[in-house]
Amino acid sequence: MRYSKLFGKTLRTAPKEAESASHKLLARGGFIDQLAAGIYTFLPLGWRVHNKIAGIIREEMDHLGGQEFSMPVLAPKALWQETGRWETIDPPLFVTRDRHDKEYALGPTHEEVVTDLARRFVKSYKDLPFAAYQIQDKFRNELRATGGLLRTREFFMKDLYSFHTDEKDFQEYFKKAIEAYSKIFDRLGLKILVSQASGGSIGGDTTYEFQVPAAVGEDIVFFCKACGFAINRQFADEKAVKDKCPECKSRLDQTNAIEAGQVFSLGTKYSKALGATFVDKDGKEKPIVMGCYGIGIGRLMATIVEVSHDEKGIVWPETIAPFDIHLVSIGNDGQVNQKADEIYERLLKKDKEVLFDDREESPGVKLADADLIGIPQRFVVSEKTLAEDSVEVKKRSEKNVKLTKISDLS
RNA sequence: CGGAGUGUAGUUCAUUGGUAGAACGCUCGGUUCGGGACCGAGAAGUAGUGGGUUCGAUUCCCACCACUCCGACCA
Repeated sequence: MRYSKLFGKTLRTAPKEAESASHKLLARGGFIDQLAAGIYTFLPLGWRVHNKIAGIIREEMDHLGGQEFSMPVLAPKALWQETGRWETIDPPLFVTRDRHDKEYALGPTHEEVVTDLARRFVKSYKDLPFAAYQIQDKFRNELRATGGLLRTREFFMKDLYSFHTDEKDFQEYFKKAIEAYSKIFDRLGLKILVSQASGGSIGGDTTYEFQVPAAVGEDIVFFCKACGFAINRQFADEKAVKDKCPECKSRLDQTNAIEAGQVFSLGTKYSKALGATFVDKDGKEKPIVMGCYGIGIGRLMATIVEVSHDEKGIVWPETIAPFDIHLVSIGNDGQVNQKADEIYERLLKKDKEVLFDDREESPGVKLADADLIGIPQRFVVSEKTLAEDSVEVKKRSEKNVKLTKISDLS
């Protein structure tokens, strides 16, 4: 991609409504644009990152045996009334109506819709277990949106739902799901605390949150350095966990954290409410045992920026950076530009994802923008480097630079 | 929803009871080219919306709207 053609330029000053580091940097870098409170456009740069994160999640969900669906955003009121959540879910539903005045919920989560599918498709234990997931736009009528992408009212979420004949089968899957989640965060370069928590209005007795320690985090998590135990403070209060680890009796530390994902044991809450049953081997009709597993992708993107930036800009992990290489030409010399162009084409042929800053801007502007955007590798082409038949290679995460022969570029 | 704050150029802000100005950005010309260069010229505004006070309101008052923060709440 030629930067001169990319929609969404960098901003020298952050919009005044931006408070958190991730909001400021994502807005300044041209990744996102705010339309209304808690409602954002992902500009091309931001959408590339979004899709890379979604790609990693999709791979791990597929490994977990998930099948990808695309369920509707609009769901009829009657379905939501069957579980009672039309009135009770918190935050309340965004509701809209059609021209016949029939009401619909804009889906904040999809237990109702997916369980409805299960009750109509699943007949026998032979149809179980299965897992359905989607990566889809969600709507939550939050009292207040905060921190840019950290809490929005419309956001893409990966939601996975698993369906089992019994609790034992569920538990085995639940463990694997937690491992898959841990792998996702690992691939995103995030250190996480897997914290016990309460189920909120989604429900279930055993839930775990995947908490990323960060100063801007709204949650407070108690954690044990010795054994890895962690628990959300709200839940710790319920369980009367004080300052000692209930597992190993070590002293608990605490940290602010961003909840980047959560997994729930749903039991038969939704299958009973909606009549999603199957006939077991013993010939008896039983409710399906369920779990659900969510990750907000935009929040995850902001979380990564919160924990991976410096005073100059974002430092994207290689796995999700919008491009692999930020190619910068320095100097207005026609030869330099021509050579940079050749290197750009050459890198593209090698299947590299390259952002080529081909603008007629001063070196300072280009280098500052490269730091702000945060692509893992920066290639600088200038008269100096061309004298050595080289480009200057620098990692965004490191200070040192080195010259690499153009013929050796991979 | 309770409390507080802010709405003026694309952005960040200044200013004034007599209908506006800077910086950055943008356009054009020229110089420059390794850390947000410089010179010159230029475009850009219904001062959030509505009402009130006033000879006159962007400025004062009221209402509404929007955004932000704190609180409560929480996927």
